[in-house]
Amino acid sequence: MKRPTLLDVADHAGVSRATASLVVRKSPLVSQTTRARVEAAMAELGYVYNVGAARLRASQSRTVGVVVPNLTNPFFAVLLAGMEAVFETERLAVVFANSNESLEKQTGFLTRMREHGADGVIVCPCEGTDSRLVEDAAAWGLPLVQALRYVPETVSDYAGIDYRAGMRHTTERLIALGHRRILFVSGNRRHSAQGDRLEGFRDAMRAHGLDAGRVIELPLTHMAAREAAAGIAAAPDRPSAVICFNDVVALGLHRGFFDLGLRLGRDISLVGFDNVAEAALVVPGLASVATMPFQVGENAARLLLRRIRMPDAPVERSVAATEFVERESLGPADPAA
Amino acid sequence: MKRPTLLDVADHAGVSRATASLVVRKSPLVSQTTRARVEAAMAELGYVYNVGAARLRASQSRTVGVVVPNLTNPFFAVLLAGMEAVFETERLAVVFANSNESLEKQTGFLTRMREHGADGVIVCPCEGTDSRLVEDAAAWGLPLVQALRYVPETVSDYAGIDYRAGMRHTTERLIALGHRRILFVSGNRRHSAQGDRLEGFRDAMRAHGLDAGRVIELPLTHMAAREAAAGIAAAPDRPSAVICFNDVVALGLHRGFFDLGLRLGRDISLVGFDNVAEAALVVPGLASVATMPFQVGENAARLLLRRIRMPDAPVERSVAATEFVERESLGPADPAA
DNA sequence: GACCTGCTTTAGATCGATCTAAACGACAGC
DNA sequence: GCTGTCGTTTAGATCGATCTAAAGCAGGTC
Repeated sequence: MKRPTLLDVADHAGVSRATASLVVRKSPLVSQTTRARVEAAMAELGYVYNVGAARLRASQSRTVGVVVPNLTNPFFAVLLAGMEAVFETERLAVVFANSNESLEKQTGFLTRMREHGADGVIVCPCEGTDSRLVEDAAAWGLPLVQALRYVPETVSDYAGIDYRAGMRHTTERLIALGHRRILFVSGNRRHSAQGDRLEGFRDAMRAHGLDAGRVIELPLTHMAAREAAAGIAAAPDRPSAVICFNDVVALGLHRGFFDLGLRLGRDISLVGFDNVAEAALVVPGLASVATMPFQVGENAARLLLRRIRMPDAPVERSVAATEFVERESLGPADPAA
Repeated sequence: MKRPTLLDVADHAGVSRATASLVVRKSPLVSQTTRARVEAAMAELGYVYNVGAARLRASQSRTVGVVVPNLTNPFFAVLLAGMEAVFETERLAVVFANSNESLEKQTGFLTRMREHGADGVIVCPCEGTDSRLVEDAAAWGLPLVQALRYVPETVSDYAGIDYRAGMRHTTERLIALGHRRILFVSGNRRHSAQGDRLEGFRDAMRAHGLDAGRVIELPLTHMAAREAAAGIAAAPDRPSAVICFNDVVALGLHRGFFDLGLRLGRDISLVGFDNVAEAALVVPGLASVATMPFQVGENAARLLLRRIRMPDAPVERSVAATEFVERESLGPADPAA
């Protein structure tokens, strides 16, 4: 009736509990013959390993935690899928939580992970996270990797995307196409992934002797962007090109500009960020900066595995490059304008 | 240095380990004064509850498992987010895995969940799952809820969507608009969410004395759908309306038909399923059947909580209704055709 | 035969909580 | 003073694994 334990298995195979334990852990210390006998007994009794008990004695739980700000955003979903793919091969359980950009939920999750004795955590820090995140984890001896975003002035492993360079190159490409009045439509959250994009944009503008560039902030929704299109188009000195924080905003503006009768790539150029699948489907196609969330997720997971195995290894940062995918929403600046 | 245990807390507060245990579990048995003393000691020592140890003795791990077929699909990501929102309020750890429609991964995950002593699992069964899924879980005493899809002829709690009625109503609406040659573009995976949609489509066609309806199957990607558009348009007896398995397919066809110069809603009508955000953004807007994955996720989570608390409660099925959102891609059939 | 070496196996303590059953103190009723 | 009851506290066993340190055993060396 009850679930068989290692002791039941040992009795059934005529060995001691310790030997049975060595078998489940695939230790090289046991002989082939006893190993076979124990394995047969396990199969016969339908033995199931008890991670909880093992974890209490040894200290490793075969569990890792992951916090992302918002799983509803497909970008984070794919990031998480990438992590899961790596952890799955190691047979680690992935405990996941959504912070919803709430610091309270984020810290709540971290204490829960401590209670569960997680072997390590990956955090995409929510807005407002301060350096205590990293300091506390260090004090607790909890391996921690930051993903996609980082808390300034913290020292921890990190897997992310080179947003700054990606944005700089893209802006430079627009400048090369003759654009001078360029608008950056940013999100309204403060975190490194936002700040870095903005810096990249400003880097490029300054490097070419242009003004620091115009910037507006919007909530990251289709609706907000769609409604903002009119304001952008009606500005006295209308930008000839618009670069967006991500494709959600860009697709919203795409539709907004269409509603106003503007021809993308001719009257105004539009560039998104992330290169979601829909960017290729809309008409005209949306130029966008491709980032590879699945790979970044894999990188983060690998960094965590490494940190768990070698707690004292030097800190590593894995920063993925972006690639600009040009489509019809991008065109040369009208020299007449 | 070491993490303090309940014994340390008890000593520090001058009570026994048992009393300290009662305090962490918020038992009403302890007096106000000792409770306060113990809580002070916990705060002072920085005590962290050890779920693993608790779980070994009592049998509840405060952990639940969730398997979905593909987290890369935003639909499942939102479903998962809905579940997480409910579990978070109960402070349960959510262990998650992607089956990638692989039965092997799915069963692998379930044994891992058993090893971890999960309190219960939610499964969106992958293609090819048979009734052993439910039978095994019952034999193991593992509470299980099926979500979004169900294995035929199994008896378990279930939270899903009324795909059949949704598809039937939508098809009937097309028929009411004068459409007779209606094509259903299905996915190429066999599971209840696919079969039910097909049945709903056929129900409506038969009920109106039309042929059983034409059906083609496609991989569920934008690309495959976009490429299939030409074949559909060139058919000798071209359909006047196309209903899609989901919006991924519908958006692919949307673009494919545009490329062919067809005017949606006039030359051919197109209807999607899921009502993703982009359906409202494309031009012309894509009519689509709205389903509410977040709520379905919440329902599934609540069913599991109920099952964990009352293992012998009668089986419950929670089936959410759909809502047809009409947009410009849908128009009346051309009487001339 | 005594001793060493290398391989394999094992008894018993241990991890940090919960559970059981009983003890304790205070107070009321007889 | 004895007994019963109620509310609170506790000692000790227990959950199912791993770890430590040592023992058993075969074969070879002196």
